[in-house]
Formats: sequence, structure tokens, C-alpha cells
Amino acid sequence: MITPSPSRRRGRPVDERARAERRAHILAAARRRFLSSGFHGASTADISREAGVSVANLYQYFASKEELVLAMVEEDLQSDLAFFADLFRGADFLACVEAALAALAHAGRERRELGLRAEIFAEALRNPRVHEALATSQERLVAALSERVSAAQARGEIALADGMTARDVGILLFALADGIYSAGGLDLLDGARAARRTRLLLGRALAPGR
Amino acid sequence: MITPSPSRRRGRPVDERARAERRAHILAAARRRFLSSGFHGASTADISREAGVSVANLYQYFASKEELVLAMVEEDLQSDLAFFADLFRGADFLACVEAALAALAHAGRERRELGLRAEIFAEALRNPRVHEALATSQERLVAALSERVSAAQARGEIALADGMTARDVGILLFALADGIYSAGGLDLLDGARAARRTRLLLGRALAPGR
DNA sequence: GTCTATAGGGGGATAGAC
DNA sequence: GTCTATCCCCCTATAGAC
Repeated sequence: MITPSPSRRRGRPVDERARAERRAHILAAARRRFLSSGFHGASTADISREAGVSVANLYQYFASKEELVLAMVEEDLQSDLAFFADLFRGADFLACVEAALAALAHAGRERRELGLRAEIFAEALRNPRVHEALATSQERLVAALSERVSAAQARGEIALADGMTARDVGILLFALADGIYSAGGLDLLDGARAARRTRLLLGRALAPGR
Repeated sequence: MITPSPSRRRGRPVDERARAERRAHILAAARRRFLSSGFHGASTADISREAGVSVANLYQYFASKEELVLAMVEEDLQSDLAFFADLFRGADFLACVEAALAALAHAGRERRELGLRAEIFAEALRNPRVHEALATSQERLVAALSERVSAAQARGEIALADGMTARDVGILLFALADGIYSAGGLDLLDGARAARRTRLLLGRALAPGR
């Protein structure tokens, strides 16, 4: 913040591109370590070892461990938005919902990211900055889902009950996605089956012309 | 396990009742500390201070920190079963669902337990013993919910789509409850409104005679 | 810019006195 | 059964050499 812009600094100019790349490299290493040991279980030494740099160097790119989490929340948001954008490209809204929920349950079962998300969630409840980042992220995801609901409604594909808004359905879909993703991680449910059944239920609830 | 039964031991007999009481006392203290600092943030020193005993004494009642978590999962299961049993006493199934989801969203907003649950969940994904305890717990909750669905179906209050089982609906309700509870903690949704809208949606999906 | 070395502070768990 | 004192480990973050 106080740092002058590169052009006004003396000496060798900073290679902003190299900085961004190394930063991403360290963040990816942190993600891998947090994934297998949890946020509090992975030390800065673990992370820097994984990234192949020194601990002190890590602190040249992230002011604290907290910064790593905040950067990850932002990454997750972009990844989630892409996930939904990809799955909701099809025309059939309910088929898209089914595919999305099945993919989520499957992702939960593989636990590649589930533990990390739980860790971030828990951290959000104690750390105001993480909380704000995560709440903003969730709000944007709900908005994206609501848009898809609106579009399907405009196409006449689904109909909402009196007093239901597209946002209401978006929130419910978000909550359901969250729950199914989590339940998958505990081997509680068969993801494909859960998604198919969800579609049946939602189909009866949202299909128009009845 | 190797300890002989009290009756076969020499000297003053063990006061099993006093032991159980102190154990519960320490567990309650651990819950309070875990609640405000998280599982990894609360030290055994914090917990024993909260309970008013020494650290060494805590270890007379719990072999490790892990044992505290396992005991808490068991307590939570009993509490959750009681929660649903209490809320599903009414005759109107959909009204019961609405009340339960509203209560969950409200509980999530208050964050009295949400962080602890997230912590336990994350721990379950790394610790096999915690994982098994939590999976068993979730299975029992789903079974309890499924029973309520079956009962409502038997009364003719709701009807399932072809191929849907009561258990399918129970799982979906569980996942939805989980998601709504979590979303409440991030101030994402208005719990009462979400519950009412959920009822509208489920009402159209499950109501019979159409 | 990157490193080694270390400060400064907990952490979980236990030995042994009472 | 309960305690005080302590072991030995690891933590985040930084100072200062190169």
C-alpha cells in the first residue's frame, strides 16, 4: 500500500509477472498441505517445503497464514462459478440440477477439497475477515444460481409457487448442494442416486402446467 | 480395558457416580472452549482451567484430546435425535419440516454450535475414529427422518414420486437441513423465510392427490 | 530476493510428590 | 485422585547475512 509504483522506484524494476507466478505456486502448495493436514495442522514450514522455498520467502508473498486462506476463498469462488457455469449450459434446467448435484456428491466422496472447505468454514466463524470473504463468495454463488432459475422460468420450463422468488429457489439449491456435498464426504449417500431422486422431487415441485 | 472390575480390586472402592459426573463436567468445559476457539485453538490447558481442574486430572478422564471429540459426537447425536423427536411430534408433516428448518437456520445464525460442528466435520475427514463415529451418527439421524416420512406417507399426508423411497426423502431432508444450518451461520439467508419457502416447494412436491 | 538461524511462545502429554 | 513441575516438541514470524 505504501510501496511506490514500480515506475517511480529506483534500481531494477520488479518483475510483476514472476511475482504473481511464484505467489500462485506457493498458494497451490498451501492448498495441497491444507488438504491433507487441515488449516491448523499444516505449518508454514510444511507449506514452504512443499513449495520448495524457505519459510521467510513465503512471508515475502503472504503477510500471514490468514492471507493464504483469504486467497483460497477467492480461488474457490472463481472455481465454483466456473463449475456452475459449465454445468448449467444445457437447456434442460432440471437435468442440469441433477448433473450438478451428482457431481457435487461425487466430489464430496472423493474428499479432495471437502476437508479444506470445512476448515475454511470453521475459520470463517472465528475470523471476521475470512467470514466476510466467504459470505461475499456465497452471495455471488446464490446470485448465479438464481439467475439460472429465472432463465428457466422465463423459458416456461419451471413454474414457482405463489410467493416464491427465483432467489428463494436459488438459496434452497445452494443449501441443498452444500448438504449433499458434505454428506458425500461421509459416505452417507450414493451421489448419483441422491441427485436422480432430487430431480424427481424438484421436477414435481417446479414443473409448470399443473 | 486391563483394569480389573471394582469388586475385585483391593482398597477403597471407586465411586463410579462421582467419576461420571466429573467426566461430564470436563466434557462440558471442553465444549465451551471448543465453541469459542475451535478444536485446534483450545488447548488442554484452556479446557482444564475452564473446568477448574489440572491438566493431569483431565487426562485421568480422557486418554487424549481425540477422546473429547468422540464423546462430543455421541452427545450431539443424542441432542439431534431429541431435537427432531421434539419437532416432529405434530401431526402436519410439512409444518414440522418448516418448523425444523426454521429452527436450524436460527441455530446456525446464533453460531452457538455451528463452528464446533464444522470443526468436528473437518476432523472426521482426517481421523478415522471420528469419521466412523460421525458417519454412524448421521446414519441414525437419516433413519429417524426417514421414519417420519414413512409415517406421513402412511397417513396419506404426502405421496412420493415413482421410484422415490422414504429414505431418499429422508436423505434429502438431512442434506437440506445441513445446508440451511450452515448457510444460517454466514448470515446468507433469513431462516424463517427460507423455511417457509422450503415448505411451499416441498408441499408441491410431496402433497398427494395430484 | 532468497536464504539460514533463531526468537519467543505455546502445544500435548507425563513423572512423581502428596 | 489430584496436583505441580516439566519434558520435548512444534508453531508463526522475523533478523540479518548473502
